[in-house]
Amino acid sequence: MVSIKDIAEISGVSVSTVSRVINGKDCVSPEKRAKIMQAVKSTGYVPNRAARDMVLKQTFKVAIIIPEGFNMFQRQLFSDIERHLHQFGYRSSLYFSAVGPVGEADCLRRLKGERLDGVIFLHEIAIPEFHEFLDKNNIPTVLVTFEKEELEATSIHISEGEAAVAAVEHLINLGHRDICLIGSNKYSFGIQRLQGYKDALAKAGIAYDEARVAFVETYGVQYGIEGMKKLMDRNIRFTALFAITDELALGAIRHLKDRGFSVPGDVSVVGFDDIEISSYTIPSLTTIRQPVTEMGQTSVALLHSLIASKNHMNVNIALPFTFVKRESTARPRNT
Amino acid sequence: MVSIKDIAEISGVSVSTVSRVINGKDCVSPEKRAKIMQAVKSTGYVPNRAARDMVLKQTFKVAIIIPEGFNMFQRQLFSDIERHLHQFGYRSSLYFSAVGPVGEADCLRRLKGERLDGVIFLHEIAIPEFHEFLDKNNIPTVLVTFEKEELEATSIHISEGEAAVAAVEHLINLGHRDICLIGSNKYSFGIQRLQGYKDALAKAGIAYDEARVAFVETYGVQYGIEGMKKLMDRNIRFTALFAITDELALGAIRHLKDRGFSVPGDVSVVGFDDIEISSYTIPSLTTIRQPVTEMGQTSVALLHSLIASKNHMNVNIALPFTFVKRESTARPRNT
DNA sequence: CTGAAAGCGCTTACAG
DNA sequence: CTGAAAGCGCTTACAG
Repeated sequence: MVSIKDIAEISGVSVSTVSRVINGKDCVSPEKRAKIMQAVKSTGYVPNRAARDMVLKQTFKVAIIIPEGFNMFQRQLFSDIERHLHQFGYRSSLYFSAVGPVGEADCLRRLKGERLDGVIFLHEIAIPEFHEFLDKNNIPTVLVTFEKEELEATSIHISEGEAAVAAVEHLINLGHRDICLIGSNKYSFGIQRLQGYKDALAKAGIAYDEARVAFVETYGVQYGIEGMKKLMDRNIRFTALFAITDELALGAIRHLKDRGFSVPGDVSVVGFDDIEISSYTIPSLTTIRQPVTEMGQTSVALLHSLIASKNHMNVNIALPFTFVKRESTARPRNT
Repeated sequence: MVSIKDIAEISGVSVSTVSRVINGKDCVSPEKRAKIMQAVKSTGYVPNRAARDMVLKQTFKVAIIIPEGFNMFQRQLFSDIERHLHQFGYRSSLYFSAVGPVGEADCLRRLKGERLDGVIFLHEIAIPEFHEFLDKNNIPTVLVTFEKEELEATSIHISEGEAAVAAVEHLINLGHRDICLIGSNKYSFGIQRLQGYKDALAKAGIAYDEARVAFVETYGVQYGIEGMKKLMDRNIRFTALFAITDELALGAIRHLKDRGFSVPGDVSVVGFDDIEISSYTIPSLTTIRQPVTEMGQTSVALLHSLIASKNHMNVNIALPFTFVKRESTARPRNT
């Protein structure tokens, strides 16, 4: 690999001078500058980032924390964040975290080895050491898709509870009373969406019934099938379902179909997230749209300003969500 | 950030000694070792990778080259590769490349700044400088999901052509004669799948008809809709479709439905890739399964061995694909 | 077993 | 305008 020394030698100047022209510094004589540019071009030299990072304060590198089995929504969000990070001149480092304290600790350990300008969480980390470390080292942080009140970190998300209420009220307004839920009580968004479901029912005077709620381990399509199986096995009657994730909804719809039920004919289904595929499935999915693009953009802009201005003013932004009516919901049959 | 110097100071030894115990080197007295371990623990010290990489030969970092709008199949593949890279102790650096020479050149420029142990391509790069650079600097390379004969690089993929033949023959065997294609002639896989389509038709004595082929810009669901629109606008009759990508197939099915046609009732559709969602859609998708997991695993294993053994013996591996029959294909109506 | 020293590739005061 | 020197955080012969 050609280094700054090589360039200096070739163009007959000192490395200091080379460094100056590489970094677009002012005062270098036109002749030397030309010679150096020449040498750079002919050798294809590009400065070694690692070496530079070591001496500079900034590394222009930000870590993105992602759950190991990241779902479709997170993948879209991740792509967006990536792109915006680029535009701001940052590079990104992916950190996958397995669930549980061991996985998280391991993730932290790996992360500690790198000098980071900032970190973006797409995933809630439970162990306190993680944020303590970031805090102690004054590394700006932004949480995307959730908030963590005890942390006073910058976060950007939607009002999960409100959105869930909107989803369930849509079903209620259509005339549904027997509304099931497939979800979980892990992570704040799971808990908040569940809470929204309860709130909407309460507001409509419908009793909350545990039998109508199926908890699943995680949020993939496969678990939508699991959840629906559980519900069916309980032999209860229901005409509607709120799945706290589009993927869960898609799985549930598939299982309904396999058991001979139609959506929305027999059961109305509303999801949450509005992942790309949801507008193309048959039936297309009624759901809550999270503003992915804006979330990606805003989180990067926010992180950037945290990095730029040394005073870390944390903000907590709730972006608006949108309820999207599509084909998977309708009035119940006998209304 | 606490550095090796701090640890040396705290434990009253030289940095050399600290370095030795950090790296599990042999000969250090038990007492000093204990003291150092102690200091490391209490300070939470973790060595700075950048500094270490600079002096060592290996960086344990591998670049993954990804197209800017990476599709669902590539996302799955990427996740798998990521995970396996981890297991082998590598870290990864993502490099998104925009299409076209400018985007590729920019990608190369960014890549040059980092010292890499290897690079994995999930995406074909056209500009010759890219591979020339890698070659000149002796950086091991593996191509995943395609091959590039002029390059004699290690590659791992399926027999695209054969697989396409299998897909189309399935339709032919069901009794279809009027078979359309939605695809493209960009990238080798596009070209090869198109070729497979032609070959299968030829073998069955069906004339190739340009009017039955719709080329689209890229491979997302949206373009499946575009493609189907084009086909419908041509006012031709057809009973089957081969979409060279599952996403394309899903879009096409959706558009068919919007125009009042049913799948597989009116039109049979076969896709390609077997992305996760394809087994859950309604109808579920008949398709060609690429062995994603094996591809991810093998590509990492291969890259690792290229890195480990300095002699770069390139291999070109074609993994077996699987034809998966699901709900989206059936006999044509009047047979 | 252990420390001083050189070096990896860069940048940036500090003198000219 | 420009170069010699120190330093970023590490590792690894080289002497003891």
